[in-house]
Amino acid sequence: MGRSEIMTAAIRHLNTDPAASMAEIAEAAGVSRATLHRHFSGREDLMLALAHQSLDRWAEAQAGAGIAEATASADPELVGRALHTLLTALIEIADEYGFGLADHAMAVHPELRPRAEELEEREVAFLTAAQRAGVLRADLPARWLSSAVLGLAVAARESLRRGDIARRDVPRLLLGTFFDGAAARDPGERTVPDGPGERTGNARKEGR
Amino acid sequence: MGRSEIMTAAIRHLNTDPAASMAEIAEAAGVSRATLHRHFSGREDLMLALAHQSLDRWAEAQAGAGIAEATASADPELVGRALHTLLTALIEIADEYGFGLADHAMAVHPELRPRAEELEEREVAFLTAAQRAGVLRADLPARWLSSAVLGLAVAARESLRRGDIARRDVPRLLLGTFFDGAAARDPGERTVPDGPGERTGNARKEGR
DNA sequence: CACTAGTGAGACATTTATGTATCATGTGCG
DNA sequence: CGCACATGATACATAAATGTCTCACTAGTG
Repeated sequence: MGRSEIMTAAIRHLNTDPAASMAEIAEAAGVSRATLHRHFSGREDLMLALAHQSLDRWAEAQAGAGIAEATASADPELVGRALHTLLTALIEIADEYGFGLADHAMAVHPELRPRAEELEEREVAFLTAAQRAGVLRADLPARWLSSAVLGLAVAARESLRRGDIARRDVPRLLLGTFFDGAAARDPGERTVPDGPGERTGNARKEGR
Repeated sequence: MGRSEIMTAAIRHLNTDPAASMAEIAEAAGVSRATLHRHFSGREDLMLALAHQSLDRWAEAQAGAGIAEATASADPELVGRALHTLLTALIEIADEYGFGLADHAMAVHPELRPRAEELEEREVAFLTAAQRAGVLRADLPARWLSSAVLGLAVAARESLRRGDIARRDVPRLLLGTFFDGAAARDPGERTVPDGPGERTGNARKEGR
């Protein structure tokens, strides 16, 4: 039982009870409270480690989607593919680390702010590039689009936990809503395919 | 200083620090901790009162938008107007009571569940009617659309608090994103007007 | 004035989570 | 075997929030 396994178990348990105590987390991880404290000096330390892990995942998602290259290029095709890949990866990250989104203390933590802001800036820059490339609407602030994606991811997470939607439908629902909106219109206009979604499926694998 | 004023102050303060203690809330409300306890038997009691108030507001928003009549009718025009009015009102409610959305304990409280579920059912029924009327896409579950709206409202709240967007732009951004999505396309297709939005402005007043 | 209701201030006990220290066990390795 | 190391169990001290109670003060009312 190393740090890594404990963190995995902690994530698992915190997703069912975001306010779980250290004792509960230790029990969920199958270790004693003492051992938990040997790996993490305190609750804040554990939360910080989890937060950093989520930021790692976020950074990986950005890199895996190739947003740096896509941002530099103006190729709509490249940007579009990167965008789909990124969003699909973000869905999973939000689902896994979503419990932290509610934690106000973490959002303001001085050790996390700079990292989170840098990742966000990269994302905003990428979204701005997507607007320039004609992939995304240019009449909405890129920063708002970034928040909107996160909001939809949180909504998807909630829906999943409540059993309202199937896990395999999430990418289609979220991407479909984000790109095309909820208003009815000519079906030929859809940006995201309604079908099984080969691209989405691949993006999921690539995101890892 | 009655219950009402204390609750208002509590909302105000909880929106800056969702984890505020009873002592802090009392101070923010300008009353002593003893007085706070005279009005609310405990933290749970206060939270419950606030939650009920938010559900009241939600119910009023539904009624004010006339979703019952709109659901019954199949008139796209009527449904469309009700939808805009409802969403605009929900934005404000989410902004004001958003601190509670993060509170897991409240979301599961046995006293609130039935009320929240009933309101949600009404909303889902209305959204389903909107799909039948051809106002909303029919290929996305109404329940998902309901969650998506909430997710976007939370995103808007966050953006507001971070100063990323202006308060007066929120309805346009949120409705624009929800209805039309973020993908670039022929500008003539937009469902939500880009202009100052007379309807939105009126809806705000009506929602109160 | 006398009375009452509401309030502020403070003391107190309780609960809960947390952080720390100690000791015994047990396992792997030299 | 003997040793180092990680762990579990346990006890202890601390901190913070909470709920309860008492007492004195004040404003308004009769």
